Amino acid sequence: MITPPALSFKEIVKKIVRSIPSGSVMTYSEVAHRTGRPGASRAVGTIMSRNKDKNVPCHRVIRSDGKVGGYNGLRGGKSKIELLRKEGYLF
DNA sequence: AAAGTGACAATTA
DNA sequence: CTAATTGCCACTT
Repeated sequence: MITPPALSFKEIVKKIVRSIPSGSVMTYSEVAHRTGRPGASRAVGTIMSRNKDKNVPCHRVIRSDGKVGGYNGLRGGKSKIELLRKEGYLF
């Protein structure tokens, strides 16, 4: 049997965020719980900020306060709010 | 390896 | 209601 690839925290986070369907959002805290590190909500944000994988719709990850949080695509792009609204998520 | 960083969260004022 | 503070965790350098 093959050895299970020990996915790092960030690898799991990317996997989770990638699985977020369009029109839905997940909070950083929720993602952290899913990764097995509840309370690591901050670490999730840190990873996203340094994440270069476009396969991960990081704009679908918002704060538990209901706010969108930050986004690296602000540069010449639009805010997460615009993207989420396009996907059908109303605040 | 150690210190610094930050796209968060909860509490207090 | 908003602003400021503290605690937390993993990543980057």
